[in-house]
Amino acid sequence: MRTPHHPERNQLDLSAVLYALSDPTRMEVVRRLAGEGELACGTFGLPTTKATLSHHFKVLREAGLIHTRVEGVHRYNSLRKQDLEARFPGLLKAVLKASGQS
Amino acid sequence: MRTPHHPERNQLDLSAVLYALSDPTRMEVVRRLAGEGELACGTFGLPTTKATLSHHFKVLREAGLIHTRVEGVHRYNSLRKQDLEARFPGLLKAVLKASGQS
DNA sequence: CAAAAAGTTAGATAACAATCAAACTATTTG
DNA sequence: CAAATAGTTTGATTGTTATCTAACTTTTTG
Repeated sequence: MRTPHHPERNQLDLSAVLYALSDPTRMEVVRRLAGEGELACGTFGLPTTKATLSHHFKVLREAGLIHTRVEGVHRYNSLRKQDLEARFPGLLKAVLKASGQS
Repeated sequence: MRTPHHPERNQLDLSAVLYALSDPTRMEVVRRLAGEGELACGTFGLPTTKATLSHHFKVLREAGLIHTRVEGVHRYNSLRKQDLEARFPGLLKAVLKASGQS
């Protein structure tokens, strides 16, 4: 299967990024990727079906927060840290820090 | 009229804050308040009706982003900069900076 | 008190989003 | 090739949100 589409760094839209992060499930995905690096979709252990999780990954991908690499039967996801930092300096760090509190 | 309810500093919810900021109209309100200080609802000149704007102010207020002070026939709104900085350090600054780009 | 001004609230509508089950696609392995 | 695995897509459902008009509340002012 082909690699899905990812927006360019300089086309990242702040509203889309903030919207994607405003969902607790998606935030949790981002937190896990921030802490553990590249992860396949199936390894998150979140309380939803595959279909729902696939939807959340799509939202994150289309907002430019994650990159999905296809290898064999897996999709490996990673946070687009550099792109996010270049486009929105300090934002990801502040969000991750904030999400670590109660 | 009585002052509307505002959430406490330590009860601010990150998801609610990010969601509130993910709407371009609301982000514009926040930007104006960040730049110009306290403003009455009617002074924003945004392309919506009073009712819609009132709705957006309510979302911002309930997320804890703004404070609304009632004085006579006006509602003066201000950004809760200190509260936001205390609860989510660096977040508002990064968002405002990011929203200033294209 | 009547009218104006500034917002809010209620009710309606239309668009959007989250979720799931079921069907599907692609890859690996027996 | 058949089965298993990993994830996507489709279609349906349900709930949420943005928006508007119209009616309402509160305060100020003639």
